[in-house]
Amino acid sequence: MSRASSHAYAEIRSLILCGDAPPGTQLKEEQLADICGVSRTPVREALRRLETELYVVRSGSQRAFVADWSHDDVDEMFFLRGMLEGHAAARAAMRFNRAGLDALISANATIGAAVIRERPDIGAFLDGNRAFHRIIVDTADSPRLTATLATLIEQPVVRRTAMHYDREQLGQSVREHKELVQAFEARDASWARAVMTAHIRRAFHAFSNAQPQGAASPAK
Amino acid sequence: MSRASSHAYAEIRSLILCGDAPPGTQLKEEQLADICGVSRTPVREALRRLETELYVVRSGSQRAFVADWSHDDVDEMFFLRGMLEGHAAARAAMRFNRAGLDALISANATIGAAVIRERPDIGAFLDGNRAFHRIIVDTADSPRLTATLATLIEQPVVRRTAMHYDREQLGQSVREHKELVQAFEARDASWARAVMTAHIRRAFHAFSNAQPQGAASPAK
DNA sequence: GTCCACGATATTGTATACAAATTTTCCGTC
DNA sequence: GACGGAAAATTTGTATACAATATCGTGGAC
Repeated sequence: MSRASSHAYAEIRSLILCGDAPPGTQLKEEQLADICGVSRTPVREALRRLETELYVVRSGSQRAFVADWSHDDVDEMFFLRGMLEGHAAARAAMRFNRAGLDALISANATIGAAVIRERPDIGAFLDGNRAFHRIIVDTADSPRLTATLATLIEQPVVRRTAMHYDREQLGQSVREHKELVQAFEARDASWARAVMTAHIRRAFHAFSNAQPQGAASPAK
Repeated sequence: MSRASSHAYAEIRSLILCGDAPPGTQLKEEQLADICGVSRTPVREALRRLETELYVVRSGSQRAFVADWSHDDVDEMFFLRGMLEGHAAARAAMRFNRAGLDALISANATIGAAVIRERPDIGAFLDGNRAFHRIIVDTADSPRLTATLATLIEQPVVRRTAMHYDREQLGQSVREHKELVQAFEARDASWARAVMTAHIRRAFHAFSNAQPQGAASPAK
């Protein structure tokens, strides 16, 4: 994506992620153009993309709003992600080479370092986690799967989930990643699938427990 | 989507589907604008949408080309569709009411009528089939699932698959649909999932057998 | 003859002006 | 005061002009 367009995308996405634009907020093209310092054209492209990624929903008359997520929506999203990423893990298990496995181990080491600190570095955890999962999906070597998962991962909700992780849950993530690596090294597709599915499902319940009610959103 | 924009979308998609723009063809914005009788702006929106739906791929320098599908790509696409639509069937089984079931039965009757004729009406078969599957996905009542499946179904390949169906395979589709209805009436989620998965997998092999080699595309 | 550099051409990206549509406001009627 | 409807304001849709970038072709140096 080109400069102005991707900048607008990042800017608007950040507005949604950090809660400056809570669910239900109307996103007006001109106003966003002002904020991003670009014209409406790239803003429109960014909104379309955010729409396919379900950050943004449209009214009947094509007005854009920050999407809201019910608890059931989040449940379903995690379920789909578990199913698809489980499948990615199964495919990857049959395709990993040593270099890929080492990259995986290294990414998990980074995550471990971010987690072990007195005050865990959530940002670093998220970056490392994203890298770890990305290696697996790339290794699965299926463009359709990659494209499909791209619309599910890195949602606002995913990000917020990690915010609610306590030290124990962060450590559990690292341990599950280690088991995934074991499954890959054993080239055991069904083991890899099961661990990955459980890994993502656990993340859902971590989110679910931290979030008191049907309030999946960062509304305030 | 607005008038010019959706018209451009339909027009370009049709170029790809009917084979006028075979895989690998470069899609130039201005040229498409001429063909569609609109300006480049709505053409650009249409291209972005076709890109997320994998009809179109982009080069490193953002030039747009008609996507090519290897046999493995098609396999993977059918697999994902089977997994997701199987899940949709399982959810739908727990949610169907009498009206929905009747709509399903009626849609399948339409398909049956299109198939039983001396010269089967493939267009009517496709329309009825789309309606049938749509009812199920809608009944599953999961916006994420609907959005995800939307990028997989109704691909060029899906359409071409039906062209290769012989009378026996068309009849088999109708019978499988009937079994699906039975599973729904029994509210048996796992039965519904299994039948749906098999139904879509069989479609893949029908395509696979008809298409001699790795030539998944309508290239000429 | 091959390679590189440079200019010409083609293509995409962005800004802006205006058109179309929707929402809001305000006023008159009942 | 409630309702309907028309004018005003807001917002999105489209066309067009121009800018930025990539591709292609040509010519010169070696």
